[in-house]
Amino acid sequence: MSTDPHDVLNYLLKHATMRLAALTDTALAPLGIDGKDFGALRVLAGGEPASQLQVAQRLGIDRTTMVALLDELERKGIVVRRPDPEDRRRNIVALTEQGRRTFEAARAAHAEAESAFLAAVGPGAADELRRTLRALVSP
Amino acid sequence: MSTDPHDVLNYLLKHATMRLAALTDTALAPLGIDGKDFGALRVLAGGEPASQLQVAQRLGIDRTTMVALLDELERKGIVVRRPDPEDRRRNIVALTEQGRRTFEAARAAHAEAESAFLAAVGPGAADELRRTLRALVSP
DNA sequence: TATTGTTATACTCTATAACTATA
DNA sequence: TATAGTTATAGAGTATAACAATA
Repeated sequence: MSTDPHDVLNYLLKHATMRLAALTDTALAPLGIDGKDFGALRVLAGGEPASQLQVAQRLGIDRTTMVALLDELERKGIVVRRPDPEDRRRNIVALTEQGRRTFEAARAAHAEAESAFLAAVGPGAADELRRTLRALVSP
Repeated sequence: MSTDPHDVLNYLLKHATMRLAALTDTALAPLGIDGKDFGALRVLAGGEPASQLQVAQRLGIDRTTMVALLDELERKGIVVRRPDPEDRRRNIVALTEQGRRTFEAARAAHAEAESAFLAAVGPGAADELRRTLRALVSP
């Protein structure tokens, strides 16, 4: 019977998470953002203009957590909040021009960090990993 | 370009971790322990008698974190600390008889929780997942 | 002097509750 | 009444610093 913590799936998942987070945070740090910020930027760069709440829900975080995250990004000039004219309770959040440039640089840095993390396994295993995790997480 | 957070590997790993942790914690709760406790019990059940520091190092946690964890397990009658006769700075930590029974029950409950978590993918994908994560974590 | 266990403390992350303004 | 954003607060989790006992 094994007693090695490394055989416990939860241990492996947790430490893989921590290691990748450290790599991406390090890669993004020169841009003034971290992995969590990058997640928000991805949402903002992609779709329709979104309110704070909508972005928070896409990211799976609480709306109160979103506030501090946006405070920082706004202070850095990466995003702006503007009241939604059609519902003045809402803030529309948008990338600034500087925010777009930051995001483009962040995409490259992030992709590189993920690749470095996955270098220990082949490209096939990396794809399979992503597919398997999607199946385990999505339901 | 995708803007779905679910495409970010870090997001997938983190949420897989959280989901599995919730499942195992729920499965172990009737035994009065959680997944973190189970990790310690595995180490104690397996090898040579170990000091608090040695167990903590196996688990990758700080020795100060170990104290509270063992306080709880000792309070529940699952482990005992006894001073090491050969180095009285050390506490040898051992499972009690009740602790052994708890551990055996926990092993079954834990295995079942992992299986339930992995049910969404085939056994082949589950093995491959474990192998890939080991390769990504071990270095 | 260095190490083990302990305690006190601080820090990070995140959520809940309560408030304001809008709807 | 209900919702979006905000603020204050609290809780979990974990680490760092300092201390006592022992080596």
